[in-house]
Amino acid sequence: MKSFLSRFEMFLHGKGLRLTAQRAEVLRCIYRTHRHVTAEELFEMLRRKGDRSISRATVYRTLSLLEEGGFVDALSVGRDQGLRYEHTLGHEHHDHMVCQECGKILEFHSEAIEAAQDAVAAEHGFKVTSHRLNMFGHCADCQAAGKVPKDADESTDESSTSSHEHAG
Amino acid sequence: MKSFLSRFEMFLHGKGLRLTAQRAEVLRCIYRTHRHVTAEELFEMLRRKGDRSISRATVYRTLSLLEEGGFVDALSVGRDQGLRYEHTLGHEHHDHMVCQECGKILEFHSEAIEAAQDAVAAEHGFKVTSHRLNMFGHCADCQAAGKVPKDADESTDESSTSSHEHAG
DNA sequence: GTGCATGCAAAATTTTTGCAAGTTG
DNA sequence: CAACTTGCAAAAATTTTGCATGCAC
Repeated sequence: MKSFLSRFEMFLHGKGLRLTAQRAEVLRCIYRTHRHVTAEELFEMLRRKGDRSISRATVYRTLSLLEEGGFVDALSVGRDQGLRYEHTLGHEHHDHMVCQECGKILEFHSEAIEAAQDAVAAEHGFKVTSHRLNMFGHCADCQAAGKVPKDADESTDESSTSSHEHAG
Repeated sequence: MKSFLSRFEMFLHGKGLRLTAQRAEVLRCIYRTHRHVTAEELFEMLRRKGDRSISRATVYRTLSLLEEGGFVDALSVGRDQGLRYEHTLGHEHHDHMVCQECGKILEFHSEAIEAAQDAVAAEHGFKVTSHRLNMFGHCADCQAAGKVPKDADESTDESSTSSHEHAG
């Protein structure tokens, strides 16, 4: 399969743009990490490697291109700082479990969920082009470390029905 | 069922805070619209109604409270301006299908999806406290109205220059 | 009264842009 | 050489905070 770099290069060429050293570096950097990074974090990662000077402006500009080409997704949930970016290729369809204790993000893929989604969409005559599923909670590690109240404390609400809290 | 306002009031009381006219206004305003609004948009909506002076700061502060209480979700996708907020429509669980043509939001609930989610989470030892599922695409009406290209562009080939929406 | 809430404006953050200089084909 | 690019710094946009005043209990 084509490398991400050459895909990016083709995308750029299609727009009459060039694959420069800086752009390549940004792409490599974001494809190397599996975290969801902010532009600022990315900028610092690039700075630390330091062999090449890169400016914030270039990071932002490249991120825009990458997003436009579908190489990264920009997404921010809750009151974080800024947008967080994640690469998309090689990770075609995945969803997220976000640990509210340590911030860790587990990516997963479930055919069962996909199938169920398609079924519901079909029921409503809805044609799905993309979707985003994020589950928030506590990862196994944080539960083991006892950072999480046992089961009972979870419902801080008045009339808790059996099911858990949800974000729509 | 309890009104959103009284729920919010209870939430505030639990924290030793008060339900003020401004806070109520922000809540009403965001529950009245079905769009995903930014803080700035909300501020302007409130300003336009104008019967009550409200400051940006109060909008932001109230939004934080609402989010903390689970009355709204903050989420930003792609290169928008800032976070967008949406009401959660009570605490009943539902997910969203968002039509990219007309902006309509269909709410739905699927036990099959819930079950599949719980199963995956359990597999990973992850304890879910909340989740959010948004499916983007085209609603039945817009398809019928022919606003949507027939082509189901599923292939992710590098040579394609089509602007294909991507979501993690 | 006491303490929470508000508005304002200033400050802090995050992102975009203008421009001169550097690169690439 | 004629674009396209970059870095820098200034500008713009977004969000938070300090503080004096105003309100609710």
